[in-house]
Amino acid sequence: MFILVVTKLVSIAEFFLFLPDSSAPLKTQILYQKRFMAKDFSTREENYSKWYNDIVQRAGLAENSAVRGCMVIKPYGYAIWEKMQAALDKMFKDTGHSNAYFPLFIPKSFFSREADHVEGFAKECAVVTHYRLKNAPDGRGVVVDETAKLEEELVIRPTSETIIWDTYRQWVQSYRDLPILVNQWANVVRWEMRTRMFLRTAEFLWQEGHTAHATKEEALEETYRMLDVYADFAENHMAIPVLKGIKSENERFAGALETFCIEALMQDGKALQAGTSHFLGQNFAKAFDVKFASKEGSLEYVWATSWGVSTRLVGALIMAHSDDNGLVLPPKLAPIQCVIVPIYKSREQYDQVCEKAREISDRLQEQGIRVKLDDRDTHKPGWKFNEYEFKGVPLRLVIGPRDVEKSTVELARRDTLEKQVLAMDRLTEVVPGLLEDIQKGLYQKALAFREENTREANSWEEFKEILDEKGGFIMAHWDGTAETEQKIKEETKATVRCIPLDDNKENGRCVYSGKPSERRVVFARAY
RNA sequence: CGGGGUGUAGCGUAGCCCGGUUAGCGCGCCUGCUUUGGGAGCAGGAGGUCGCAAGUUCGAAUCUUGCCACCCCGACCA
Repeated sequence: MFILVVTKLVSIAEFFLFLPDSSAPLKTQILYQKRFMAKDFSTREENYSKWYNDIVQRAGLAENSAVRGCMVIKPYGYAIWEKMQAALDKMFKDTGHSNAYFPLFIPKSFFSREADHVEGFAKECAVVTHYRLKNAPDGRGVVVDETAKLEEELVIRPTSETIIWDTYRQWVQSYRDLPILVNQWANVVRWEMRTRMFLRTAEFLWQEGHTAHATKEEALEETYRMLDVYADFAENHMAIPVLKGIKSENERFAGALETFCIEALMQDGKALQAGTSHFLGQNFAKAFDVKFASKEGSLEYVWATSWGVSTRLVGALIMAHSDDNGLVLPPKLAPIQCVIVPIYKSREQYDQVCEKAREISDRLQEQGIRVKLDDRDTHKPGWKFNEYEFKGVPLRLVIGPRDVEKSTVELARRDTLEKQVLAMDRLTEVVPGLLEDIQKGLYQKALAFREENTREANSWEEFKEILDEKGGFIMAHWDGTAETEQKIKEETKATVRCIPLDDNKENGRCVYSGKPSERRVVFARAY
């Protein structure tokens, strides 16, 4: 059943065609490349989760660590995260936010202030109970010093609402102190039972924005604004189309009045929550007693939001674009946008070719393109081709003695695996446009895939059939109750991913209970 | 925390049932020569507390017991 789904998906992916190159006609014809399957590397069809793990490891993104559930993010994987951080950080600053940093440790008592919040996180908290080790009595290693017990235990933050709101109490007295628009880049710990690289690890990196406002309207506006920032980032930087929506009660953040989200569809037909923005109402203000004197002189509770995205986005990036030849990265987030591989036989040829390659590299760098000239003599060209293909580098330039002679260069794009030869002096003109084409092409391909895999279900039978045979997003009527969602989840493992933020009202009957419904919502099996 | 599985060189593995040479192979690594436009070839070489601990035995990677670690499937989750 699973294999059928993936076969379908692959064929859709293959169906997608090369987008027209807007960056002017190419001098030479396009050479199609015969592909052979990467050896000892799984395909999506064979085993999707093994394929995913192979990419993470072989592309040098991350590896398992000595600590169960925690990964080591390797330089190449971290470089992708840094690209994400840079783009998001700018968007946060542009919308008026500032960065700050709050403690990793949270006094245990803080958690119990907000009932839903404790309830939601209690089961996955790591707790610090002691602050000292001592030599083991038997002389072998060290043990916890039982005399060094903390008076109040410290929870390692699974999220920072509590410590931040405890702090905001000190910061807010008057309406003049509002709004507070703060973000922090941090690590958090959620003690998960089952983990997967980037998608769910016990410790992960993220950003969490925490804002305080004088009015409900302003806080809601902020919640929507940041949801839009996330959707913008996902679509324009990650090249992943997302649905914006509201979470059902079951999926809502612990302590929020309303959780908004962006949902993306992965190549295996499963949904992935890529970002959340929460309207917290006055819940945390009341729990931490954060009040301000209004213009009119009355004491009011502050209105709050919080919003975040995590290193999980790296997982989304992998699963949205990559193929059976390895990682595929959108140019905007690729640490290396263009790699140059020299070809040579003799020492003289090496010098000659590399000199030319350096010239090209410099010119492209001047245009702001992230170029890497791999002039290592320790690896062969063919090896390098496969290496960079596997790492998802969007463009590859190959330059050899024949090119130097004719002033040409071979250009290969990672997304379509097409090669072309063109005149060297046209590179600076062609490359930037090609990178844009790749960026757009990846988005269009992902969008086409999502559209192909979004289906309406009008009966329970149809619902189950789509889920089992095709996967993807299912648009169906739902009676809006937590009980129905729970039952659907138990029977099919599918959940309400979101109630879309569009106005597509349509009267109908709940696909499960038959009760009246005003609109279709998005169901899917999810990561 | 339940159910199943696996631990042998950096990685992947054979050998284990049926105890008995120097624990074999592939990839990777090192040296040299020839190579270099899609994962090079040949020759030589290095690398192992066989997960840990006890036991059975003349003898244990192999049999027994206990422990540990990891993976997969469930419950939980960004």
